[in-house]
Formats: sequence, structure tokens, C-alpha cells
Amino acid sequence: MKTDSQAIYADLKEKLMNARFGPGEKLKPAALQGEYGCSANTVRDILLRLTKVGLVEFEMQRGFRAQYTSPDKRNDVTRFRTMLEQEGATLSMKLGGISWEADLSAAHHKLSHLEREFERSGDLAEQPENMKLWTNAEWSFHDTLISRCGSPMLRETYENVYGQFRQQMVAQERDFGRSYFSAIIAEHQTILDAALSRNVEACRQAIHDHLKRNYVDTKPLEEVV
Amino acid sequence: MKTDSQAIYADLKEKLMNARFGPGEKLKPAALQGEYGCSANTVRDILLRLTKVGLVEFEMQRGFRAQYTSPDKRNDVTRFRTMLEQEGATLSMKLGGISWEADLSAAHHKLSHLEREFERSGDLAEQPENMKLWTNAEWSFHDTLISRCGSPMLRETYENVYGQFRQQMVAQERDFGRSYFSAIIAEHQTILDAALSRNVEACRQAIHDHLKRNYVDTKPLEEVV
DNA sequence: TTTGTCAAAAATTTTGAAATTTTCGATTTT
DNA sequence: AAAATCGAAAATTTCAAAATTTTTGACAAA
Repeated sequence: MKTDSQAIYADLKEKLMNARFGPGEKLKPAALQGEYGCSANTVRDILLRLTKVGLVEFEMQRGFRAQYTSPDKRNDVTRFRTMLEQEGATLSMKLGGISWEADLSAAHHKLSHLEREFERSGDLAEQPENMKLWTNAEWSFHDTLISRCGSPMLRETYENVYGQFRQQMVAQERDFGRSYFSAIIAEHQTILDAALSRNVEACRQAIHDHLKRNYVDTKPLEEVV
Repeated sequence: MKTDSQAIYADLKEKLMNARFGPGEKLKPAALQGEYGCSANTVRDILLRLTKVGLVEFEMQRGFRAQYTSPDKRNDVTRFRTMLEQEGATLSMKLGGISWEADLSAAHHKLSHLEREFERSGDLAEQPENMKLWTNAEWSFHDTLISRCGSPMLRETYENVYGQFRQQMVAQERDFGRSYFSAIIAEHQTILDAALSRNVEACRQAIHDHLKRNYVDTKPLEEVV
């Protein structure tokens, strides 16, 4: 397999996000080297870069690991994602214009189309190719939601956290059956409606409700305090 | 100069945060190699790691640069820092107990002691050694403020953003004279009082007021919208 | 059984050089 | 003059091996 480092980066990132490496699994450059037909140092270089987006853990003198998983970690990542998405969406609602509404509607349209198909026949979601379509559409919708926040740093951080969120949740091997899609169709719709009507509080609530299923062993922070 | 990579990392980080490299300045492993008596690849490795904390920019096939600066960038970093600190402080006020109050009081005590000395005789702040003391005390106060937020990710992100904030602002070469310290003494006090009295809105406002001098060419977002 | 030691094995980091890509300036073309 | 071309120089990436550090497992001591 002959590939340049961009492709190796993309491939490793994809595998990380889809839990093709177990949580906390050691990532040894020397071992991955063969897989990609490059030197161990090239792999090291790439893993160092994946560290920046939070998918890989690095510790001096003891190498790399796929991000570990735990209930606390999952709670943390969903709580932080919720916070960033709420802030980003709130700012977008204040700053975004017609073009934002158009972009968001378009992203939602694509997403809900897919989700309704998956709801109709659960088998479709079995195919990795279809899941990848949904995955992209879901990302696109949430990214568009915060796209007019006016803060590149918030947006970039959100992107990284979204990736880590997916990494954590895919590792959980949840059931993506028909009922899952029924639920999230409604949730995405609620977020869209609140956003388009510029109802800040409703939108924050809808984002929270969309993500709250991912809290484990405890309640979301806002309910705890 | 013979040092291990930990020391090189620390030294480069310190230089970056104190604007010893100009904004956007190219960081060439081959050039820095001599400075540290190690190979160019070791420097590359370290720069890749500094990328994770946002002090260094990396672009494929075109190397590393110290983070660039611009009014937009400075606005973004202070806006994002404000947001994270407000959230972190709010959560700490809800979750933190007596030990948090004690830690925060202690951190503030050290900080205000230094600041009053600097206020009394402006010359003290000229010495780099003294500024480093203040720098550490300031960080400690703000970190303690959010320390009970219950979210490791929020805290780690805040740490990175705080570092970038410092990098941006030090590059501005602002005047750290007596009047500067007079102003921030009051601001830190206001934050402390609001935090200890668990007055969420007052604390958010105090954090905002503390950072608002750093907005340039535009008003802080909350005032724009 | 537990703890400690120590050498072998495995893994990580560092190196110096080769391969590749980008940058820069001079020259040519439009 | 402006834009395109081309080759040399500079910078970046990749490599394979050497140096260093950590981990492992066997054996000894408490």
C-alpha cells in the first residue's frame, strides 16, 4: 500500500473516529509502519498531529494510544460539546443572516432525508457506506448551526470535540436501529425550528435534549447542580 | 547547550509565550537545531507538540510558524477565553465547596500582593524575573477560578487558550506601568468577591470587564449584537 | 506469597543523510 | 511592464539505523 502522509493521516483519523482501534489501544509506529509502507518515523509524525485533534493520546517516552474511554470521559465530552454548540448556535442566531438560514435548512434537508430512509428500513444503516453518508450529513448540520458564531477558535474547538465525541460514542457500539433514527429526526427538527425562529432558549434546550442520551451513570451537569 | 527534549520544549514554549519570536515568524528546525545542540528532527518533533497547545502553526510541506497576530485574532482569543472562563467560573461557583474558596482566596492573596508592590514602584515590573512571578500568580488565580468546573476538557482547553491569549497580548507590547496594575487590582478583586459570594451574573460581568480592554477595532461581541 | 533485582527484549527517541517539495531569482515570453 | 518558465538554493519530509528508555520475565530474597 503506497500512500502519502495525507492519506495515512486521513486513514488513521477515520479508523480512530470509527473505533477501529479500541479505546486506550496502543498505537505503535513500528507496527503501523508495515500497514502503510512507510517508515516508523512518518507514522510517529502523523500520530503527533492526530494528538492535536484529541483523537490520540501521547505521553513522553511511552508512546501513543487511542483515546481512552470511561463514563467520566464520555460525560465530559458530551458536556463540553453541548456547551460549545449552545454558545455557537446562540451567536449564530444573533449574527447569522438569510444565508445562514438557507445553509442550515439545506443541511437539515439532506440530513433528514437520509434519516427518514434509515427509519423506513433499518437495514440501510447497516452498510458502512450509508453510515458514512449520515455521519457527514450530521456533521454538516451541526457545523452549519454554529457556522456564523464569528469565532474561528470556537468553531475549530467544536470540530475537534465533535470528533472526540464520535470516537467515544462509536466505541460504545450503540444500536442504530429504526427507533434511534425516529428519535433523532425529531430532535434535529426541534433544533432547526428553534434556530430559524431565533429562539435562543429553545435552541439551547433542544441541543441539550439532543445530547442528553449520552450521559451515563449520572445526570447532565445542569440537572445535578 | 546540552538539553533533553523536555527542556527544549519548555524553553521554546516560554519563548513563544513571551513573544521572543515575532508573530508569524518562521520556525525552522534546521536553524533552531544549533541553538539546542540536537538534531533538526528533534526540533520538528517538539514543534509538532507545541502545535497542540496552539502556540505554533503547522502547515503541511511548509513548516512551522509562531502563531500569527491580527486584530481579528486578538479579538477571537479574548472572546473565546472570556466565554470559557465565564462557563468554568459559573460551574465552579455551583460545584465548588469550602476548599475552592480557600484555594481561590490564597491564589488571589499572592496575586494581589505582587500587584500592589508593582503598583507602588513601577520599576519592579521591569525585571523579567518579577514579571514571571506575576505571570504565574495570574495564571494560578484564573486557573483556580475554574478549577471546580468538573470538566477536564474545559480546563485543558482554557489552559491552551490562556497561553495563546498571553502570546497575543505580550506581542502587543503594552504598557505594564503603575496604572495598569491599579486597574487590574480592582478587577481581580471584583472577580474574587463575586465568585466567593456565588453571584453568577456579577462574576460573568467581572470576567468580561477584566478582559474587555483587549478588544481592538471593535466592540466585544455581546455589545455588538 | 510477596517483593526486589537484573538482564534481555521491546519500544521509543534521536540522529544524520537522502529524497522530495517549495521558494526565489533570473530569464524569457506575451 | 506583466506573466510564465526554469533551474538552483533552501526548506521540509522521509528514511533506516543507532542510542536511549521502558517493559518484561526469570530468578532470588524477604
